[in-house]
Amino acid sequence: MTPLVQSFVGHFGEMGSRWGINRTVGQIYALIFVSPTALCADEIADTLACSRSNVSMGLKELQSWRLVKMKHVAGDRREFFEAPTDAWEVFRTLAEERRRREMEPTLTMLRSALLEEPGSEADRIAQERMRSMHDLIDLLSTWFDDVQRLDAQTLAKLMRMGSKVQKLLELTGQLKSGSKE
Amino acid sequence: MTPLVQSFVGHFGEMGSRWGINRTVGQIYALIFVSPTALCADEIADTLACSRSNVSMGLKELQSWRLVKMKHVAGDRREFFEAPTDAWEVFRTLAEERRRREMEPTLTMLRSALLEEPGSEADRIAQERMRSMHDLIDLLSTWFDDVQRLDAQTLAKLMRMGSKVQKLLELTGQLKSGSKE
DNA sequence: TCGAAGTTTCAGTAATTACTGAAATTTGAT
DNA sequence: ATCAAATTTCAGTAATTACTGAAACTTCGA
Repeated sequence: MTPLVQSFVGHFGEMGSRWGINRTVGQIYALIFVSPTALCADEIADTLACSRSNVSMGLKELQSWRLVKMKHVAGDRREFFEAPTDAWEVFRTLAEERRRREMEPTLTMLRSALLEEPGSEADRIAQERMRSMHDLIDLLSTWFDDVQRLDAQTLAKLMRMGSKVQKLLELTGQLKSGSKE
Repeated sequence: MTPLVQSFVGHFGEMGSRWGINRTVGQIYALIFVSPTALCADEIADTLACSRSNVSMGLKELQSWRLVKMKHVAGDRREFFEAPTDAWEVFRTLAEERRRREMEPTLTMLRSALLEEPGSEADRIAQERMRSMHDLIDLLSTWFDDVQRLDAQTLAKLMRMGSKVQKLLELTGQLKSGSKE
């Protein structure tokens, strides 16, 4: 590893816990991400000085996040791994997986809680707050879904507009005056 | 705790680790969020059957995330805690804190890595990928900043439009034809 | 079908993170 | 200033999570 790659890999290792992955998984991803060629598990274990089995587990997790994909090389029985380099694709994948893992279970729980009959005034208030939480998460979730379908260019354009979008919305409101909003 | 509140608190405890907080912190937040009145630390420790000091630590963390705020009651020396109930406000707070904790350190690292002189072809390729990662995170970061300034209503409107935004953008492109995009 | 190369699983251990209770500190009324 | 109520800190311990190495399994060529 060159010093440049080393600092990148090191950072991903340290940030891992904040991002909900462990040190090794972060390092493996970083290493694959900047590697010019696909890497095999042994190379990774060797470079990161950790056990082969740890790499195996880490790769499985990264695949479950769809952050690395396997690649077969003709005439070589080993499995090689590479990371999508299109940053937009990576972002969309991450957003989608996070939605699935971090939001969907909560939505399910909230939906069932909202079906219960409140047994007290405290329950009624609790349910009211759960409803506002549900509605927001639901909205964000649907929105993610929609945005995911936009191509990178459109998204970038949208983002570069930033808060100017507000003015755009006001404009449209005028054009199709009589909107229910 | 009523069964309704219990299942909500329980869920937040379980999801805690996925969200980067621990069980107790998740439970404390959930409890405060649905409580009709502000709670004091002793009540929380009592309800969750955990130590007073654990609650103290948890509250400190939740305050650092700006998810709960302290409230003083006249003639009572204890501190009471309540959670903002406006879901939009909560979402913005979370997005902002996450940006600060999960994205900013990486941006800093990437910026300094991009200033280095690549020492090899591998370094050059690595740096190229780091640049695309940097540019995306930077874009997202700025965008969050902008969007944060929008009021809840505008944001909700924008989200409800979902992917229709694309058509809106195409339309604007036509209006001010000759755009550099 | 055998064996070698490659991969995964898993039980045990190391490292980290969470929690507790006691002691120290802070706060505010008298 | 003093005291008591409230809160925080922190060292020790419990619980959880990460990692390793050995064994089991899989795959493919001969």
